[in-house]
Amino acid sequence: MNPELRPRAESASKTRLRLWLRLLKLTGRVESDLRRRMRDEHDTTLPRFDVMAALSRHPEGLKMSELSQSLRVSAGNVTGIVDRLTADGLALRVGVPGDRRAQLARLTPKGRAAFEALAALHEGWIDELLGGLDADEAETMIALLERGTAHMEGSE
Amino acid sequence: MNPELRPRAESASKTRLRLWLRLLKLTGRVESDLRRRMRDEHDTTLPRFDVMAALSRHPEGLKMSELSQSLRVSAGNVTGIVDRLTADGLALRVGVPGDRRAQLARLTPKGRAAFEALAALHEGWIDELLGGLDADEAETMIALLERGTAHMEGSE
DNA sequence: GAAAAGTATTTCAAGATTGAAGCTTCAGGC
DNA sequence: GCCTGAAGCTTCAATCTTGAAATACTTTTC
Repeated sequence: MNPELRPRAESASKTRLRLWLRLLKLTGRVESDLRRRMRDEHDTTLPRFDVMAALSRHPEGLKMSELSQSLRVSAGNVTGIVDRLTADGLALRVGVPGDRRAQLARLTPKGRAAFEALAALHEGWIDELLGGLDADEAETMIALLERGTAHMEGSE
Repeated sequence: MNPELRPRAESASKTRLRLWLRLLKLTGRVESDLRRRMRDEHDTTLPRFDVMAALSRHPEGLKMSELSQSLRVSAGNVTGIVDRLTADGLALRVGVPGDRRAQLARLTPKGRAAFEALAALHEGWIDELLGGLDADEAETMIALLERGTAHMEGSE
């Protein structure tokens, strides 16, 4: 444990940079595989899926601003994605009583059905793509990721 | 080890899905922070930085196709990014003797200087953002990420 | 050597993404 | 009531991203 007994080949900062590059490598591969399957097999995209997933957790609907915060993307971006989902009959906007500025985005029954079918497949794809890690390894990694994320939130 | 002795609270597939969501959460936060700093403090973007980093490792230049494979982005995408770097005087294209189809993208001295300055800052930002993990934790995670990535490459 | 097949790059249309600017509406102070 | 500031959303220009089609060149085949 004493650093003098185990001289460092690299600084902590270099190790963290290496960690960052590995994180990018894995998430990039998983994401591009997911994108490809969504597009080729289901004619949709990852951002659309993300929006639908958020709406799916709130059957009563989510304000555009809540959607934007929850997904951590800009408000203008949400407008466009919901526009396209609406054009395809998967989502709709409903007014908020008492606040004529706001809109709730909500899944249509068609949107809900489409999402639920895709979500089941999605879970299977992730299971396959991350299949190199067993449940214990996954739990270890989740714990480390939470430590990492907590640190960022603390300094936000 | 026998599942009957340690009943699972959730399936391996749910655990992996949870892992995936945590991975997205951490990398998303780090990325958006990096993007913001690149834009606000240095008037550039992450994709430009990535291209410059690849070119920086190959002072003699990289073919557009090599750049595309190395960064795992489409060829059309690389064209646009190199176009913009070139317009800013940070990169240039040189012909490949013996193959008039191909082009080498290469950093200009100005581009190299800009990249090196930014790379040093980048390492510091990563060190700060991932500071919630110490060197041992980072190494543990790197090992797990490599297992995960190796599994995907095996099935590619 | 001419035709065919393959390779390197660019162009294009569509979508995703951002931040800034603009519009409408709401909430408080007066 | 009216003004001011804030909030919610959309619009806009710029960049990033993809895959498909177009273009130009090279290599292989016969």
